[in-house]
Amino acid sequence: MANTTIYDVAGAAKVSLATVSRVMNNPEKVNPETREKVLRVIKELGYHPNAIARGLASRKSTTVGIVMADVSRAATAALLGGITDIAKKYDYAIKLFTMDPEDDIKEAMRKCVAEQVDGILLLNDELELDDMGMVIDLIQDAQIPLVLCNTIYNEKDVPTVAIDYTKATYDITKKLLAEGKKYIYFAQTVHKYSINQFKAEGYTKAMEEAGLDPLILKSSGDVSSNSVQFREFLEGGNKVEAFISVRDSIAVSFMNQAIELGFKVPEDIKVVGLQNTKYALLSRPTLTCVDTPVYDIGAVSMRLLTKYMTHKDVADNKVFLPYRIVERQS
Amino acid sequence: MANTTIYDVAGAAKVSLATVSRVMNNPEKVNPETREKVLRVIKELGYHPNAIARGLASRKSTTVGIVMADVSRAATAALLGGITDIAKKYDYAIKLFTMDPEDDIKEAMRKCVAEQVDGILLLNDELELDDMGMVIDLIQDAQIPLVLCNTIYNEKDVPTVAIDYTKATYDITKKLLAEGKKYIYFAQTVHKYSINQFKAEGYTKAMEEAGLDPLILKSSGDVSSNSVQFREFLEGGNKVEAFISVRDSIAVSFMNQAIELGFKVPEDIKVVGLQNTKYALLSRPTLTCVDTPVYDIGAVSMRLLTKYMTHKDVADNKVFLPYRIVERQS
DNA sequence: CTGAAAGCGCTTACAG
DNA sequence: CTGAAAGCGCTTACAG
Repeated sequence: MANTTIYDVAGAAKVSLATVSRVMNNPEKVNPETREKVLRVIKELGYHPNAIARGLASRKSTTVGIVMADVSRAATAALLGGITDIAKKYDYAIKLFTMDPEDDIKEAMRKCVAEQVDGILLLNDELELDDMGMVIDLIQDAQIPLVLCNTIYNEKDVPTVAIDYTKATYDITKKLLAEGKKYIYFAQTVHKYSINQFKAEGYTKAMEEAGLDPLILKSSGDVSSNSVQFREFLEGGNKVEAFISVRDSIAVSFMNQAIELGFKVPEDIKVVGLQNTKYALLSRPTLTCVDTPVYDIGAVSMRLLTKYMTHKDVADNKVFLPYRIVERQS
Repeated sequence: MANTTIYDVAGAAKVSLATVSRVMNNPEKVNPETREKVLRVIKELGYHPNAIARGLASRKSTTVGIVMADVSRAATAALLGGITDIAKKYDYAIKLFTMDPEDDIKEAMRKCVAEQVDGILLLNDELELDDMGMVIDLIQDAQIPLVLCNTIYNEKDVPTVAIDYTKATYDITKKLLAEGKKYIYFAQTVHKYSINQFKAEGYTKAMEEAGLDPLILKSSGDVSSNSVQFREFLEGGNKVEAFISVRDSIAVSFMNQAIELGFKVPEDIKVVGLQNTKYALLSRPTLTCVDTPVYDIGAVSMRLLTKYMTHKDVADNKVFLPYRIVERQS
């Protein structure tokens, strides 16, 4: 059954293999009667065209490559949800390429290109700016349509779907400043995701406009290590009036430590997350967030990519989805 | 560059394409000098074999298919982490197939088979028992190696990597019973993941052995709806001494509601999660859990699959990884 | 509307 | 150790 080929179908339907192929790819070019006959045989034999052979002959694999640093992060998983839903709708298969920073990035990308994907979605990078440029060059040299998904790179003109993270973070920082807060801390991760750099920029801009020094903390995404860091930080007598974090889970971890040390949230310290994940709903107090529609970013980027792959006109190669602030208890 | 072919390499190295192919696949069969020459040219031209063509000619795609219900769930993402790490090590590419329950499952699987993967990992199903059997039959008919990853199906003898969830849940229930609890509730999700069914079985068995009626709650994974459900449940005056949930996030949501209604955790109600995710560390009180090593399940299942794909002997086709109970504050 | 034939870029017996 | 040739299962001009 797995090895029913187009020849078997052609034989059983008493037509040539070219006709069978046409029934599948250009049905309108086939006489309705023969078409029906062929379709019947296809169903009877349970025939499904070998995607590999089709890929080789047509030089299209109807497969997109997803290049990313780490699958297991919640934000990545949500992106993938949006991506896979749309990919399925357009009948594209998905190939996953993970890329740790220690890998030879160039080799990894070449491998991805060798897999003959029709398009690439680059997401959630952990790359240095230079490496990022190189990766983009490599893909563009190979003439493969590329969309940056929840990833921002301004040095080149690359199709992008994301949030205007700079503005979003600028807005929320402004808001806190307007409430009279001055000691507003900003927690970054150690890894340099491009989008987090832009969040930091927005924060920094708002602080500087207010004549304040930016107060940036680098912290791990690992709860057991960042909780120690935050406890020491708070016990160290640093004055803190507000805390913004690139990740919700880090914000929640900070909030937990603050509360255990006797601070009141939000009275003493306001806490804000920049994602709006499930963590924000399950923490106590619940977490105020800038909501970033990650699923949508995935879905829209995949849809944009299909347009490039099918050579459709694209009105705008950069899409910045709207975001909103969700006020909760923190 | 993307279109350097084996012919270009052969031409530049002044050998036949067969020799180039051998250099890549059976280097020991090639004279060291010619081998070096060819390798040099390969590097110079930046040649990477077209994976599609190779797949067609060799009838091996060095690709594995991951079939699952939902990418975006945290548990799935963690599994994928383990899977991709090992896949990379063995040089397998990964193709993703998501399958919602509304889809025509048979068609979806046929598509997956048509993609010519060398092996399939079936994970985190949401299938009815019958559909599950059909999917397994389909894959086995197509002679494709299959491993169930964090999924259990006892009706057939299929290679499996998971936890003995029945025993794990039995153990934790026993423990609560030994502490004198009688009104031990068990929260299931609405979707029927096979592993959750086994968790329920373990719980039920322990309760029945103690001469108690099992108290099973079906709840949504969505925080805003399950929190309403739990609040009504608790306000309804139901006596609850302990609460076990298949998912940590559901346990945390229940705990939040209980605390807000004035119950003391763990004094009045003990709460236990059956995953040990980040939620368990970030909740207050922190959540006592049965720890299930999801990353490892992914990694081990992928490794097992490589053995089947390369026709290696497999000592045991079912692997049940150890679990442990992590006592925390709840 | 349909078929015969070339070709996609590789691998793999088969000779030599 | 190396090359010529067939073949993997399709698609796609090209004739008719």
